[in-house]
Amino acid sequence: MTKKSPSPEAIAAWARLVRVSRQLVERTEDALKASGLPPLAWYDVLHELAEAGEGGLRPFELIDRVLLAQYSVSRLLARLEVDGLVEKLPVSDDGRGQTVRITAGGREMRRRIWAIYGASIAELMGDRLSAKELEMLGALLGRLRDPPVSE
Amino acid sequence: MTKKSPSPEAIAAWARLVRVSRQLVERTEDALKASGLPPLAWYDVLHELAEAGEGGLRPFELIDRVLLAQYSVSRLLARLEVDGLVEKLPVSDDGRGQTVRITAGGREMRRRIWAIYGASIAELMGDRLSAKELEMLGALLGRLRDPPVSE
DNA sequence: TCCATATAGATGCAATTGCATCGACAGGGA
DNA sequence: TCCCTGTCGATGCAATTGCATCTATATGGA
Repeated sequence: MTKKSPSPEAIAAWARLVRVSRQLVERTEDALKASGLPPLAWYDVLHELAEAGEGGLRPFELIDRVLLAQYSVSRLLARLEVDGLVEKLPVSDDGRGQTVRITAGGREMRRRIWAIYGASIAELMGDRLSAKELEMLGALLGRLRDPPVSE
Repeated sequence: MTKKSPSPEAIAAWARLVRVSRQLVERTEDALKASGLPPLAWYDVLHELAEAGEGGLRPFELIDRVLLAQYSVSRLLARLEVDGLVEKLPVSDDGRGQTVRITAGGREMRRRIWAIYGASIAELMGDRLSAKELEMLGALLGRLRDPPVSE
């Protein structure tokens, strides 16, 4: 079996993609740290839980949404619980599981993180590309999703 | 001071950027692991050293090129040296420093990693976007680089 | 019912990472 | 020459991550 070779354009785009994304995330994490706020992963989870509403989410549902390993989610939730940002409720029809729900404190924390996170996105993306360009970028990136989707 | 709010387009593009890049890197790392090869960071360093040629590079030069923390580079180089992939040479005009040079074994390892890495790029990017689209993507991402460049 | 297998989530332990700091040398000014 | 400050690279230690596995419960078939 012969291995495929990437085109120069593919290599260049890949390099930019990986590099730029790392830079942007790092700058945002630094901004959060500088404000004494927790990392982006906390926001992601709080965001999903806020979207989910009162019903909350099962940890395994969170896993596919936030793209983290099972043990990462398990430990992250434990930390969030210690800080009172989420609460774990036993679930009636499955003795193994639990439902995780965001608390008022969690919503407040989410807002505080977003103040920094949102500003970072605005500065790093919104200020540099027009709405049209951002849409184009989003569309191109969408084609790279895994697994491929038909849209 | 009022914090800026990102546009919906900026948020969507950001989310895709971060998510897609993580997925692609993860899939590539998995492919390397499955072949018993070291992580991408090893490739990056070997690549830079190969480009640098016989003269090698100082560790601090490597740092800006590969976008890693100083201590990460220090430890990564130590591992590469143990595996015989690079060699450290004292540098005459600066008693603090050293020059790092890739070895024959290092070049060979670089080739082996590229066989997987390149195939992964071809599959994940080349197969999904045309050359024109890849150029477009690269150009848009270039505008997000930090610090902003004039091109 | 009983057992085999599968799934949910937690966790012990080793490896890695991040932070802070260190030791060594460089460079410049008094 | 002697400090003082800055840079290079390494490293001790604590925190985090990854891997493997564990416990507990669920589910389906004999």
